[in-house]
Amino acid sequence: MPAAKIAKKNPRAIAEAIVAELQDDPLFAEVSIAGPGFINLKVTSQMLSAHLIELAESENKLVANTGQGQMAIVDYGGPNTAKPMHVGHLRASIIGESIKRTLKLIGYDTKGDIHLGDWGTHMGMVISEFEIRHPEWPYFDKSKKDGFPEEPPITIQDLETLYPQASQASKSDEDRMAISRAATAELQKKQPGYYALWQHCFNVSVAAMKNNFAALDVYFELWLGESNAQDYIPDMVTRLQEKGDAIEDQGAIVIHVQREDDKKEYPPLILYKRDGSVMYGTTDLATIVQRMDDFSPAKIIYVVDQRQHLHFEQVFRAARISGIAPETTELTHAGFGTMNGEDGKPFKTRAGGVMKLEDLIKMGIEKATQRLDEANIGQDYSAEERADIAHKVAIAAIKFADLQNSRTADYVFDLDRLTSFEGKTGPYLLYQTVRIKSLLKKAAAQNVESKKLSALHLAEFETQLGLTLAEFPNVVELAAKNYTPHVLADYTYRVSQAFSSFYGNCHILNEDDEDIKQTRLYLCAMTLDVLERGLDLLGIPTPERM
RNA sequence: GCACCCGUAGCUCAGUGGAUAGAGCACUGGUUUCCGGAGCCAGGUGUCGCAGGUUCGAUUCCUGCCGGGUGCGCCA
Repeated sequence: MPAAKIAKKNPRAIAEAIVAELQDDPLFAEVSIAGPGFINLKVTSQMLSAHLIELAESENKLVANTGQGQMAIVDYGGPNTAKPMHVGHLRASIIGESIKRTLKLIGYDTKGDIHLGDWGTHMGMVISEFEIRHPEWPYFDKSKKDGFPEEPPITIQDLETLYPQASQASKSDEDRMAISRAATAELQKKQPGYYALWQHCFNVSVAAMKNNFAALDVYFELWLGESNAQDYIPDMVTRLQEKGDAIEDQGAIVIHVQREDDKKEYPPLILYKRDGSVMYGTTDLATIVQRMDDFSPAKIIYVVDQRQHLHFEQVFRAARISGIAPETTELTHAGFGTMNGEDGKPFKTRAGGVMKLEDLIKMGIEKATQRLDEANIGQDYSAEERADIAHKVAIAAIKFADLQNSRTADYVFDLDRLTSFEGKTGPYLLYQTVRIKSLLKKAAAQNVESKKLSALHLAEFETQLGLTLAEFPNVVELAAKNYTPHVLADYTYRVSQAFSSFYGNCHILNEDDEDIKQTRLYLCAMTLDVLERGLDLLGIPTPERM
């Protein structure tokens, strides 16, 4: 049809010419024209059979190596130290994790960087709050330069209750805010006592985060943050000023990023505020300097809330203008939509607060445990295995419910949906993998191991399943190109459905015809492989049984 | 005011110029002496926000309008 447009010919005529060309191609069992010029191709079962065997035996599942070992940095997660992780961190973590895993499969050397918010005003609020409450602590003795206690004076629970109070106090009282700002400035100068206390807050927060992320099966190669980029700032700004890219404007040092042909207004990126302190744009730009120095990445992907899009455009423009990031390094803000409540506003609990990520996971686990009990499953399993299953089911439910939404759109937080186990859900996908594992174990017990085959016997349901399995590399490439995990989520569901349909209609172990039986076993093993790989790209681990 | 995102079935969402616009939930019926019923099969639902335009063809691209959300120099 598009060819007709280019050639300015009747699409039907072009279709006929193409069909004539393909008619005798041995790949196709049937070539026909439909409607205004659609060409329907039906591959032969020999061709499909050969292709499926190739796919099954391919180590990389026929996914093209587009990355060629180049470095891709995925910046995601981005929690702040001293603040509890809430459900809002869910998307940033799991979308980023999936994008990173997908880029790895297409051949990139990937590094996930958590990019902690550990150097901002919120840390000044917390530290000054401690000083107000515990002025006797050694950290607040301005004459003391070293020898601070090694044991943290605080726990994560202390931080979680203290931060909201410190924040509230600062926001509602100008004088209190001035104290927070002053503490922030002192901290950023690495005043010894403050810095030692900051280090404790950092360590305690990071330990708690690691638990949260491990529960979600999210892992970072780099635990860097704003504080790590600070050392790059002074030289960077000096260089930019010498080059004339950064100039003084209204008392601040800024980079203008507006272009002649822009339709809208782009505010300049502020490097130093009037009072001489830095902003997060400064840190983000310095972080690019650091990343270029350390890794010369081909891509830096930021998985951050869509609302920060303008900010990233400013940073990216500044990075190009200054030459900090060469044109060969792709800078992309893969933004995601906000999690809204039923009222269309950013999600809040009924009490008006935020729901902690831990609590959401706990609810999912409770529901999964209850399900195990009700269905009389796993009475004979060990307590450890039951706990592991409940955890995996809960994580699958939560992550899949989120990841199946397209990245950019806002979506409605629905607790029932996030902890639902039926229909288009994570647990449904796990269930399919578990059924296959169980079946393959039975086959092994009956000494009917599936073998390497040279040809498959493909009837209706086998073909349907096989065609779906064959889509794997295309789906991976699409998800990688657009940074859209939801196409993978949708695909794993379609594979599961195709398998379930096949399974419901075809007997396997008690099939008499040996060729058919072997083909079906082969497809089962292949489905399991494709499903588990797809789920792995989504960051969803599967249990052995459930 | 300007810019960006969104508007698709009762609800939650897919749908990157193609055929009769699809899933899940909810609702109804069927399905288990047989490999795991968290399953399978069947049933029907649409002014694709509205109005124009481009195109052989528009849910998709363009323009305008309506409705919702978000962002817009010294917070992150």
